[in-house]
Amino acid sequence: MSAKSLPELAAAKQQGLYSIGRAAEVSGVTPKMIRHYESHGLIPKAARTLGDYRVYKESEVHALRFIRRARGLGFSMNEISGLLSLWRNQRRASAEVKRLATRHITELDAKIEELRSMRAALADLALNCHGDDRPECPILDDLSRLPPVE
Amino acid sequence: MSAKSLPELAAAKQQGLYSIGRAAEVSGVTPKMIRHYESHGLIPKAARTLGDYRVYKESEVHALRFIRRARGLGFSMNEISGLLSLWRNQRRASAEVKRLATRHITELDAKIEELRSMRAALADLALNCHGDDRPECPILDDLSRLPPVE
DNA sequence: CTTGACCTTCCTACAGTGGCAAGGTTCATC
DNA sequence: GATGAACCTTGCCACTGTAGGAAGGTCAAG
Repeated sequence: MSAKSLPELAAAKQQGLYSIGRAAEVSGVTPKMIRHYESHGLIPKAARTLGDYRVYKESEVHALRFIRRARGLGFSMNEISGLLSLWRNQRRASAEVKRLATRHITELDAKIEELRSMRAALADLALNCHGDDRPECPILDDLSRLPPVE
Repeated sequence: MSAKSLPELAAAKQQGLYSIGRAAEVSGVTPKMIRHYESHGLIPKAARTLGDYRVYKESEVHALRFIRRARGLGFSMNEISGLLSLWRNQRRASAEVKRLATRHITELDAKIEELRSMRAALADLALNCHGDDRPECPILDDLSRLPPVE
């Protein structure tokens, strides 16, 4: 739209506000992902300068850090939505948070188990594979075997 | 295109050929995924009837089963591409197969470790959460904590 | 006023899987 | 030979999460 040449961001900086780049730096969430989270409603739409640049308050940067940490624990964006609203709700019951966390732990356990059984099956096959220049290979044999009669 | 009313699929069936639906049934790969794999070059383009229906030979169904089993072991489409060409190559060296498998095992181990450390961190937090109707919650406290000085 | 860093939006891609829609084909049955 | 059910076709959208690039606008400083 219409351009504007006021030193807005500089002024913003004076007031403790962040551009998307600086918010990214201090939160550890890339500008790319910040926009992504915004477009998916995980965080509210950021305020804009007249030049249409996003500006963030300290509290919003704080939320970004929260998201980053939650992602580090493997929470999905949906789960993080829930965590964020509990976080912002001073009247939450910690039981709700715990329920979300416990459910996530169960999911993690399921994934771990799945990967472990894959790993075990494959390690077993690899163990029996000569791994030389001959073509015979129990790994390929297994992959091409007919599934057991179910 | 131009229509055709010959009982082609019926004739094909007599010859041991499969429509995509029947190939899906016996291979355990959905029609959707069969088309997906074809469009991504994992399997060659299927032959077509005059009515433009895909037809599969027994050997192609066999390859689909191979893919399904490989996916069950967590191989990516790319890795499966490699496995398939080794499978089809009678002069392969089993060492190559083993290398692919070993690399995949390493990847699985890394993922398992990642999930396990998430799980451990979260379980720890959950342990200290009262899980009652009060708002205090060490889980949220941890998520909103500033990262340790790096 | 120019320059370079930074910002904007929009599109692409990856890996997989699933769903729906609008339309064509096959084939058995009236 | 028309009808209808079952199946097929392509194409687009959704989900989850991350990343890259292009084309262009903005800002601050020299």
